[in-house]
Amino acid sequence: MATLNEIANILGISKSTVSRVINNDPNVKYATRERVWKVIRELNYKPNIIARSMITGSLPLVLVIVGDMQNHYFSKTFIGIEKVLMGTGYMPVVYNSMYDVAKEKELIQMARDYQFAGMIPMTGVASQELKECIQDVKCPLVFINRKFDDLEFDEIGSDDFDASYKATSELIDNGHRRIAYLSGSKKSSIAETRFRGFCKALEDNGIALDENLVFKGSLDMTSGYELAGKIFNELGIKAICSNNFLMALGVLRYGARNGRTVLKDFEIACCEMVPDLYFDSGMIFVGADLEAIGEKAGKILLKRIAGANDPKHRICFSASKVFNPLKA
Amino acid sequence: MATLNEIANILGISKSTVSRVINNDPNVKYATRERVWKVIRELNYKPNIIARSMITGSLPLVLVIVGDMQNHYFSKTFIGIEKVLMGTGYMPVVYNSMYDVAKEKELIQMARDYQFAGMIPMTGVASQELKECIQDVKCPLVFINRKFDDLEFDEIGSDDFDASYKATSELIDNGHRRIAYLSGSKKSSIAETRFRGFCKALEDNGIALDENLVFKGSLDMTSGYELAGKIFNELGIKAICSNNFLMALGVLRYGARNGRTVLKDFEIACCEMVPDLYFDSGMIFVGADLEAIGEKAGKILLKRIAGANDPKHRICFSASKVFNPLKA
DNA sequence: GTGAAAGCGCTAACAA
DNA sequence: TTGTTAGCGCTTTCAC
Repeated sequence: MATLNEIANILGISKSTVSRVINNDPNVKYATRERVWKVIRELNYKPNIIARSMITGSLPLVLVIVGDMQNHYFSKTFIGIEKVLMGTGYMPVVYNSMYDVAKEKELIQMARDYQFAGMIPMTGVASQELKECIQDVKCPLVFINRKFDDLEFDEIGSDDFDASYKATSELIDNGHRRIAYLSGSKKSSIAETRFRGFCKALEDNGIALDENLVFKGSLDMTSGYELAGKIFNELGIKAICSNNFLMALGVLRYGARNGRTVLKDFEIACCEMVPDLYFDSGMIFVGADLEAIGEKAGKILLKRIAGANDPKHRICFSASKVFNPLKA
Repeated sequence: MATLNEIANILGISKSTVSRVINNDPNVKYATRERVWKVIRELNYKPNIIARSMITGSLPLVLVIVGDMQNHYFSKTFIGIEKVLMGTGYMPVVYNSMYDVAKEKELIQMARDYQFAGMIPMTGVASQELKECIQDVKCPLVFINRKFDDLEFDEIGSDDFDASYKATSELIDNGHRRIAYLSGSKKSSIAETRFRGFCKALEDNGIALDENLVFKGSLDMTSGYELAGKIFNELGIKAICSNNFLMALGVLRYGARNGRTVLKDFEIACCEMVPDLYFDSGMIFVGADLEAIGEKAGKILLKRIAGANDPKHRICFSASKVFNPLKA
């Protein structure tokens, strides 16, 4: 591997000049620059990133912590981040925390030790705990879907109220007025917000909320599966709005295994984006453009790394994607 | 951030000694070592990874190229890799190539420029092309499911014959003798091998191969969906073995949307592992332990990084995981 | 068992 | 516009 020094020696100039050329310093005579680039190309010289990082004090790497890459929510968002970073010289480094708080903390420490240039945590760590553990991380941080009370960090998120409002509206549009709702825990602010969106959509369409049609699930597939049996068989309901994807999938599976045909015998809507594999599953879904969220986060991070010091952002993406199989 | 020098100065010793302690060099007096560790702990000193890398000539990072992290095949395997690397000081860096050959090549170049310690490509680049592009990569490489003619690299893969043989056997066990087969292109060696496993299972069970029940699909969901309609309606077949997951999913979806109940009206088997979300979908599936494959690849890579020079490995994992909902 | 010194490849003052 | 110089924080001979 050629080094700066070698290039300099070949040309009989100092390595500072070569360094300047590489870093696009305008204070180099055009002719010199040309000569330098020529040799650089000939030798296929590549700057040693490690040596450079030693001086700048950070590696051009960005840590992205996700819960689980198998979850499309994370993988989609990551694609947006990747897209923005690609070609800038910064490389995203993804990590699956598997929703393990201890591991997330460990990862953050690791990124600090490796002197990463920035971090985008989409972690499950509680805000307070997270704050403690990032206290001595000095690289820029952009959070995705993690809200802090104060605006100490850049935060990108999605509009949960909008999503459930739209999901419910689609069911109503399709002609339903008796709609069951599969909610999450009241403790989750996201679940809470989504439920409010559901209620508002009913209200705006002159439908009274029937408390008997609201079911508290545990967010997983099993929960959706079990509730579906109850809802279909005991109540004869034909439209369900689910707080999240996994419960909606449970409903779909119940149908598939019990002779209930989706779109014919029942309809199911979901208040978040679904994996690509489910675009044509018969499910109604609504959600923010995850890739766009990732791109936004990446862009803000890059600006911060470049030294931007403007007030922190708190950006909320509306549920711009709406898929209704009956309208498609 | 404390540095080696600071520690040395505090203790009135040379930084060489401190360095030795950190690197577990036995040639340091016990008492000295104790003193050094004490200060290190007190100051919460962490060696500067970048500075160290400058000397060793490589960053303790491992590039993992996957087609698409949304595909469980990759994400599962990655979890195995991650598990092995975690705690060794090496960090995996994942990249989605989105099956784009140009991007894969770019990534490999990038990893070289960043002086990664190792690489695990699970790429789609054709063997020959790949060889050209890794010619000046000098870090160790372990390939997953990519076979070269000669044994120039370590290769970890899975046993496709075994998988389709077992998948077919499960359908037969469940009482089926008329089984349709959804194959991939004859050009794919994987698809070819899987088809042979299917034939052998029939043969071993005294069932003659009916060429009319073999359908060439294009590996995607749409393909499975369309073929399912034909197979169910025109031929009255109740058992299908699919070369891969996506086509099997298409079959499942056809059933869900057309009033055909899986396990009751038909059965579908798939010759590879399915995402966790499909464990209880009613599908029979069979495949290698992807996490184990990842772990193996990680372990071999670590040995190579450590300097191991034994002959290259070519390891094939059998389809150890078999899930048959009727037996579960 | 320990220290002194050189140097990895680069950037960034400061001079010229 | 260019060169000189001094490091960045660490490892690694080679002495002692």
